[in-house]
Amino acid sequence: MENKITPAQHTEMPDLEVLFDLADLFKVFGDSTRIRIMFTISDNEMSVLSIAEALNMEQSTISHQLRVLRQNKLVRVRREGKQIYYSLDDDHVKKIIEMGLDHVLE
Amino acid sequence: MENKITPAQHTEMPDLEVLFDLADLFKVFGDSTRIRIMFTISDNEMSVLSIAEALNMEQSTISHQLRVLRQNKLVRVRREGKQIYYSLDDDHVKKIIEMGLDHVLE
DNA sequence: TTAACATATGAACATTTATTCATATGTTCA
DNA sequence: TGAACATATGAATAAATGTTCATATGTTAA
Repeated sequence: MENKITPAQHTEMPDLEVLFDLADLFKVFGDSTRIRIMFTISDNEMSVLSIAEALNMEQSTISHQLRVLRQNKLVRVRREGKQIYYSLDDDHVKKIIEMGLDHVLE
Repeated sequence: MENKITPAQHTEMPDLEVLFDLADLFKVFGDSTRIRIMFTISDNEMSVLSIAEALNMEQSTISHQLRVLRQNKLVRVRREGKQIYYSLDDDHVKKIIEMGLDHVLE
């Protein structure tokens, strides 16, 4: 179904700084723990401990990785009492993952 | 234009193995040298030396990174005489980069 | 075959990064 | 206030990764 004839598309090379940011963004997706976290919270928001239990990993590990996701604006945070709930920031994130999945699954 | 109402979409968590592959794929995009290489050859195929010159980096560095791209099936290779020409493997690759760019550029 | 050139590769090194442990911070409830 | 719980964080360690240097492999043309 592909093979639409695409006009020779001149891809402008973005500024170096943007390229570094881009690489940094993909770096965040380039860790299986973070990927698993993102899948885990893709349907419903979840508390840190729930995520840790779901993945059978240490709370500390999850917390460290959630920080990375937070710093890169890939997750949303909401506090409710003692717990802190994390969810994916937007559908953008899902789409990036889907694109990658497409490629991995041939 | 977004904000189409999306049905609560049950995102199945893929097998662990797939998740590792997915992380590995993104890992490849998570290096600025490789990103720059991909942009450099996104319009036209280029020889290893040309790429190295374009990026002002060592031939060895580029060759090592091209190997990573090759192993992950992100580039196509064509030999012509002494030179070896690299190009992006498919539009898939471009799309993944574009998705990332969208997020980086807000 | 040899010289000149293009690319690939192994080893070494420096840097980055993920995880763990221990503990700090923050919240609730008695 | 203090105890119990949830989360965050700093330091330490081990593992992974990118670049460089030196050199090997492969190709062409004389």
